[in-house]
Amino acid sequence: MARAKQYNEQEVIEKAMSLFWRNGYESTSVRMLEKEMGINQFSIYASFGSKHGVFLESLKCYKSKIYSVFEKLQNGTEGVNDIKAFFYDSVEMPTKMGELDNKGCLLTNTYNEFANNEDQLIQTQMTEFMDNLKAVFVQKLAINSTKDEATIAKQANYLVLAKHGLAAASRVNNKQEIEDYIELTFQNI
Amino acid sequence: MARAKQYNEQEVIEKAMSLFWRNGYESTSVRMLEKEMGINQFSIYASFGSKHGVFLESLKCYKSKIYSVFEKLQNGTEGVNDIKAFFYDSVEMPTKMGELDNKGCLLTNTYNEFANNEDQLIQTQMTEFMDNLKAVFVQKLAINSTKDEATIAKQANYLVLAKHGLAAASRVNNKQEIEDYIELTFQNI
DNA sequence: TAATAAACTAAGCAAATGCTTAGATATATT
DNA sequence: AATATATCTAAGCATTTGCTTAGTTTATTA
Repeated sequence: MARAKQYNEQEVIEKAMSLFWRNGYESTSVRMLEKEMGINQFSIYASFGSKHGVFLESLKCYKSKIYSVFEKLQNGTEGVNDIKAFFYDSVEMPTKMGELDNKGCLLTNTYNEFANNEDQLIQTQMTEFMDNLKAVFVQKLAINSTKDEATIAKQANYLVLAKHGLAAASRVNNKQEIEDYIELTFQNI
Repeated sequence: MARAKQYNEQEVIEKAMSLFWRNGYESTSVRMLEKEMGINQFSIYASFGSKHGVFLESLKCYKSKIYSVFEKLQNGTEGVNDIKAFFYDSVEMPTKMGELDNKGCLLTNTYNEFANNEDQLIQTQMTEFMDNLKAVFVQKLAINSTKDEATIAKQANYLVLAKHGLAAASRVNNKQEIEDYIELTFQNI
């Protein structure tokens, strides 16, 4: 056989993810990826095919990183309180992941950056993610309540948008504003 | 003297604004601006100095377009209900302005696109806008209530983030989801 | 130890970016 | 009508973009 790769694909993708999270897709150049991932362009293209390919793997990587937060949400037994905890967990994710310079949620940032884009792969991933979230919210809202279906649907819509807005706002707002927001969001649910 | 300009600066800036609103700052190239504004690059640079200059003028133009909505908010006498109406007005702005392909708010989009950017001019404009909004909300919340200052501050924080989130979400969500969101947002006030 | 084949380096490609400039065109004054 | 001067056209600039490729290095197998 021949020479072995001198880098670990999982490791370099984590670095790429961090960079995409900081800058978004378009503002991250392949030259920047080279430096951050610590490997040559040749290796990037050999392993991931294209910049787009690196991004897709970065999204996968991000999803796996935040999986524990979703698991906690799904396994919770406290209904609405699980959702509220999920909101707090989401805001604290970057810090807990050691991504101190990063804010917001990579998926939501991507959703916004690609909002007017016809990239089908990204669009599908994002819509799936949102629909999935709404389904979990519906399920949680149904747990400890006598609410009718219509009310639950409305509240789930509300919470998905609130979560989306929170992720957007958490990039620019301070802790107090964020906390006020979450607390009032759940006041009447 | 000499030859007169064959275009009206206000008119071409409106076209630029529409394009920036559709695509954001970075994704809009000077070549695209040429086509949309209907004038040559030379004229663009002669009138506005740089792409950045065109953008700044576009933001000004946008602000003047939405001025009436703010005026209505400020002149209202219904307190919280004025804010709620303002939320609905904001979402309907693109349609009412004839910008059928545009969604969200150009200012909020810009705020998000430049969130990690060190562009001081843009940053200042955006922070000013947000602070201003919060001040108006505080004033409206104080009108017909016995709430203490702390509660009003919390609610104003909540509403500013909610407005920010709404602008972000309105780019991707449907009318029903938006309406549910606004209605439930104000149940918490 | 020599052949093989994958991984590497680094230079280079075309296209797109923001911006400039040389020269042609048109118009208000003399 | 002639001159002056601002506006316009269109070609071109350096830089950056995503991606490729020719040629070198390195490790594994025979």
